[in-house]
Amino acid sequence: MFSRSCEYAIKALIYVAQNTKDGKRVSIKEIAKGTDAPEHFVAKILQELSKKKMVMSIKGPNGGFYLEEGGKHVSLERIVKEIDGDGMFTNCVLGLKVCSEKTPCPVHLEYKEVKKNLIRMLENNTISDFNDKLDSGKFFLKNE
Amino acid sequence: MFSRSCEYAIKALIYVAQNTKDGKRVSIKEIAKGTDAPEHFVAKILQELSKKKMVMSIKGPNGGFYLEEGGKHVSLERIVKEIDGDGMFTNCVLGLKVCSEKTPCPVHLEYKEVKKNLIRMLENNTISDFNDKLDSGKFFLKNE
DNA sequence: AAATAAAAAGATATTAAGGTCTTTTTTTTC
DNA sequence: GAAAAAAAAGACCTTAATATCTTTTTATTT
Repeated sequence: MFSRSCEYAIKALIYVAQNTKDGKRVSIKEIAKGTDAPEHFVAKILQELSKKKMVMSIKGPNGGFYLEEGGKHVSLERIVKEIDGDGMFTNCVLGLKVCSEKTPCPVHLEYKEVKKNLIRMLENNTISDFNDKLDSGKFFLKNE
Repeated sequence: MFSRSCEYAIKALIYVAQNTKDGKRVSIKEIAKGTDAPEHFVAKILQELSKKKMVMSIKGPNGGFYLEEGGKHVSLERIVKEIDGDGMFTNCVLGLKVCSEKTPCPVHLEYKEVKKNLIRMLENNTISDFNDKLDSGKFFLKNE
């Protein structure tokens, strides 16, 4: 569904949100460990997100990553679009260059509904939502 | 959503279905041209599908590909599973090794619904359905 | 000011997907 | 039986995604 990079991005943002509630910051090393992601790879991804202000970063000792107030309300949709682009939102499911309401491919109508659901899910779920879920103890970010 | 290979596979099967109604056969060359796919690449994919009897093939002059009677009723789901595997059907959307009803990741519940829709679409749409749609003149496989 | 800790940036390596080219096998037709 | 047409098989190439390693920049602490 999403690229590996995108999975890392989502997990990293969730991790940052979870672990900087008290105004602390977390380092790439921590994030990588906490999300089972390769350190330098996730560093690249955080750089990107940081350029787009989806996460804040401070260099130097005691530096690290944290979220701005609004940062927790970033939706899955924004993360996915940032990392994987909007192909999933706009492209024909068969990869056809020409596929629209006027000239639909044979899968178009059926896929439209699925896509609508998918997009709604991506738009309506934010880092903050996931935060709450994890806090409730009923949801997990486990990898083994 | 699907891999390039999978897109080619779906389009190829549709093309074969559309063009062998009168007991004819179509060659890889024709299929590749007709679906804007690279010839040798689509050949590989058809070989795979052929091994799984999802399409029939005959060598030699006047040979080519065609579908068995039941062949038209193959669903998108079978094609996707054959080419891309069942990752889309079974994997956690965040790529977590541990994610289930008992230990759900924070996206699990929301994604479950989307996935249910997606799978239903894949199961309920067959080559034959697409065939009918294309025949109706209201659907297209256009690439420019 | 020096040492240190952290992210940023850049260079390089690895893997998997996508794609091409060549040879082999099978079948048909003449 | 020779020539030709087609798929099958295999070798190889290219590109993009993934991953790692090294250097640089920035900020902090002592």
